[in-house]
Amino acid sequence: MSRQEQKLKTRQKIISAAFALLDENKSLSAISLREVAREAGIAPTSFYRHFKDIDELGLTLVDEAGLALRQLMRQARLRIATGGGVVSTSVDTFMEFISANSNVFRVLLREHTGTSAAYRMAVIREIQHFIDELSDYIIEKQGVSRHLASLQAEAMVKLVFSAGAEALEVDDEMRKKIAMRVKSQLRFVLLGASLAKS
Amino acid sequence: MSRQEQKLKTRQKIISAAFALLDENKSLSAISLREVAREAGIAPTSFYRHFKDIDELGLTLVDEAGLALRQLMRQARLRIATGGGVVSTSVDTFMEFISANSNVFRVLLREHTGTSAAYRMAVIREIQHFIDELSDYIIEKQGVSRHLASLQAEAMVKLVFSAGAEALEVDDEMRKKIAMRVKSQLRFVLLGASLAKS
DNA sequence: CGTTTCAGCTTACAAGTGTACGCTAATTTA
DNA sequence: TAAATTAGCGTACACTTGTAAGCTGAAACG
Repeated sequence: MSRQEQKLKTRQKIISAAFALLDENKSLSAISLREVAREAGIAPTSFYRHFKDIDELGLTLVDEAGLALRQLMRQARLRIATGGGVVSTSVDTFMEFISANSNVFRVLLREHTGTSAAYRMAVIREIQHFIDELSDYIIEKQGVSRHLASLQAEAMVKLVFSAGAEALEVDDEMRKKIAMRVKSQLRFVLLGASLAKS
Repeated sequence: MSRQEQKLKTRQKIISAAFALLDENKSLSAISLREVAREAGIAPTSFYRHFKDIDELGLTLVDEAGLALRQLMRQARLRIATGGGVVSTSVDTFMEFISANSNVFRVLLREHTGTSAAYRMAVIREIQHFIDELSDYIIEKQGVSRHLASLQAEAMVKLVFSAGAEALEVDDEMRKKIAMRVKSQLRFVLLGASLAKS
């Protein structure tokens, strides 16, 4: 194995180790360099060969989480194209993502209100991407102004994220109920916005 | 000063010290017993005369924050009674609270998605109180079913809390814009729900 | 081949942590 | 007044933390 390959592999081990540690009781700021190193099976000081800081690792994780989220959206659009309501399909896709990638979503959720301004900004950027793409979609479908579309999109994303946060805490059965509730709420927003337009 | 009075006073000093430490870069879980003791001007070990744990102190802080929030609601209702739109008055009251008591709101926000399950539960309880009281209000005003009212109330509270989170990060001018946006979004929910009713 | 580069290691240290233990001084109680 | 209680303190210990310094062995390069 080439040197570069090996280094990349170790880097990935570090990232995986960090995600693994980020269960429901750990945040990026609470994670320690030594913990990550231990989990990754390397010496504490070797960490520095890959990241300047533990913060640099944290930002990397947020980026990866954001990326996963954007990929999710693409998937949701595909599913909408093959039939099924927009709201229902989107929420179901989102909930499946949360079930399959709890820790990835958890990172975004936690650091969104976390103690590091840098992380908070990074998450806000990712969420804004989310909102922007949904805005574009709404403009295309409804033909409304960008202003009205972004109001709707923002409200919807916030509601979905809140629901996601709830879903993280409960079992599968409750998740279905949460999904139903948020679908209703999203429809309120859509209906209300269409009424406000005229 | 009696012994009991003195003890109560010290306890208050600890609580105040904790709130003071909880600025934008500290969470309950990140706060250390020794830090709190230092800030409160007592010996680290004296802390145990008042709280079993640092966690017990944390729960106390969440309770106090929840209490402040409920008092806020009463104030909002008073202001509505004296005229002004329900939505507008409520949001304005909320935003004023955030400006005046940043750290109190920050605790709720942070610990809502924090690393301690106990704190998360405590915050969820407080928010649920908030939702329940708003539901009652909506039922009274609109005469709708409890189900529909609670869907609306939940959506509205989530939107307001999200807006509050944003507001914490920005200056006064931006806060006004955020307030306007969330008012529009709340009206979407109200309109949409009234449409869904029929 | 010899030389350079560098990922990963070991060792080391200063700083911070929670908390056990026992003391002191002052209030409360009998 | 004498005895009991207790808020607060000082000392101490075992841990964990980040990271500096320097070494090793193997890959990359000329």
